[in-house]
Amino acid sequence: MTSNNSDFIVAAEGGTVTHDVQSISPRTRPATLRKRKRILDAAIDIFGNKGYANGTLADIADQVDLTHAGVLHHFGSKQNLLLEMLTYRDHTDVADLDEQHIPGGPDLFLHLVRTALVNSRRAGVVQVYTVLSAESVTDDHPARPYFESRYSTLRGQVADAFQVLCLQEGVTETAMIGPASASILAVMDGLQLQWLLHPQEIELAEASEFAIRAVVNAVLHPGPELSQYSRG
Amino acid sequence: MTSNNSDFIVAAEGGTVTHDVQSISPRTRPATLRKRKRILDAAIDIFGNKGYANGTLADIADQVDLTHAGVLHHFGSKQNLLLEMLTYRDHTDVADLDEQHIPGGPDLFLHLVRTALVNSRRAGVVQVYTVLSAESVTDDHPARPYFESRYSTLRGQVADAFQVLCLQEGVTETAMIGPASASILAVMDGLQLQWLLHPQEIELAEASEFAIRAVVNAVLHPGPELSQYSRG
DNA sequence: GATCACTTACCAGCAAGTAAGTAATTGCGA
DNA sequence: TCGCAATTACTTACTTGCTGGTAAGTGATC
Repeated sequence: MTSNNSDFIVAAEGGTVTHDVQSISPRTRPATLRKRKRILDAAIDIFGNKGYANGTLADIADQVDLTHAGVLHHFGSKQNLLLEMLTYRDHTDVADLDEQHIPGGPDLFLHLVRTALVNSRRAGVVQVYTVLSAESVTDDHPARPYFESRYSTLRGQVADAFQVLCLQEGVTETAMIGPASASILAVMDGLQLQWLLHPQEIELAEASEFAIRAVVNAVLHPGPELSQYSRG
Repeated sequence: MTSNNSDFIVAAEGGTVTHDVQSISPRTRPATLRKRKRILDAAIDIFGNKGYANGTLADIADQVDLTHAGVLHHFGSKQNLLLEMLTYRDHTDVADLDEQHIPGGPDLFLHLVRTALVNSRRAGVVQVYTVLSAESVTDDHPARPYFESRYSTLRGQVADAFQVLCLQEGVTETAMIGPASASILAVMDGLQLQWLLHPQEIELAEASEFAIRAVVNAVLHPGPELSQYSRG
């Protein structure tokens, strides 16, 4: 039989993958786990550099000295590999930032600035998110549920931080927290794209810090409307 | 001979396309021009909904009742069709906003807000830019030169508007104009992505206006640093 | 009569996935 | 501790389906 361990295929129909690479099927050899991580790293590289649609299993297999059938043995299908790769990336993200927990409250904004700084040293990770998040809006893209829930979660976390901040600063006007939360994630993403296109023109960390600060301050004190600058 | 009018293939090796659809080859019939526009519209739809790598000539041909060879007759190659489509989109953009010229000075910021509003009524255009700009950072993507020069130009225009604004408002500290210009384009792009993923959660026009205003005001009056909010 | 706007037919290449086989490793019962 | 059956980690070989591009032909239009 084409053994294809169906154990680790948990995200069958747009569902969410909840396990991590370690906990796959009861008794898997450590060498196998290591190989799977190498495949996932190769997948990050290939999907980042070529996109999901254009990157091939053979590309990934080459990087880890396997045939494309060898990759399929471990992950069952290309789509499943993509999904596993995304959660793998999420789980190792915390390690990269050597923090145990993402802070809540106003510290979250500083955390996001620090993330931008870390990201400016790992273009590969930035590229895979940039390419796949945009690709995910295309017809029936397998990564769409992932990015939908990712943005929902992140916006919620930022909005919570804003609530705490407003309370702390005695600001009662909280109507713009929603747009502001989306905007903060948006600048970060948009700057990453421009940085990938023009690495020497864009200062990712500096620009991110400036923009986040601008949005945070705007929530606390709106300032003049844009139309004020047009006549007078 | 496979007539394949090589006249209109001007962007051979990463160069820039400078003509528009009208001026293609001396004597082309009006019906032909109309058909070509239909093909370009179909290309926007397909490349927007499936990406460049994943969208096929047959997909596009179907929409205009041709075979894929018929499309190739008009545009020579898939890559050339993409490039023609991008410049076609640029040229018709002005018409969509029923303006003759993009304003300079502080009015540019209002123009950008109005653009966001117009964009919230044309998801197709938004999607094709979102998908292709991100895809363009992948290996040897044919649209990369287009997006590189697009962002350079736009950043320059926004920076110019900031210079005028600073002069007008008597602000001499212009160091953040660079990051701010990139940030404004970045929020717009980033919000579009989130809006495509969650059309009913994101208010594209409102959020864009808020964010642009935040960044513009931050250039004029920086406000407190983020770290101020973390300890009291 | 030449050019144009196509079509049909074809090709070569590539991609994901399947089937079947093989060598190594493992757990396990005696 | 040995031996063996089961499992694992692959490979090779193949199929199926699709893709962009080319060649050659055909009827309509200029």
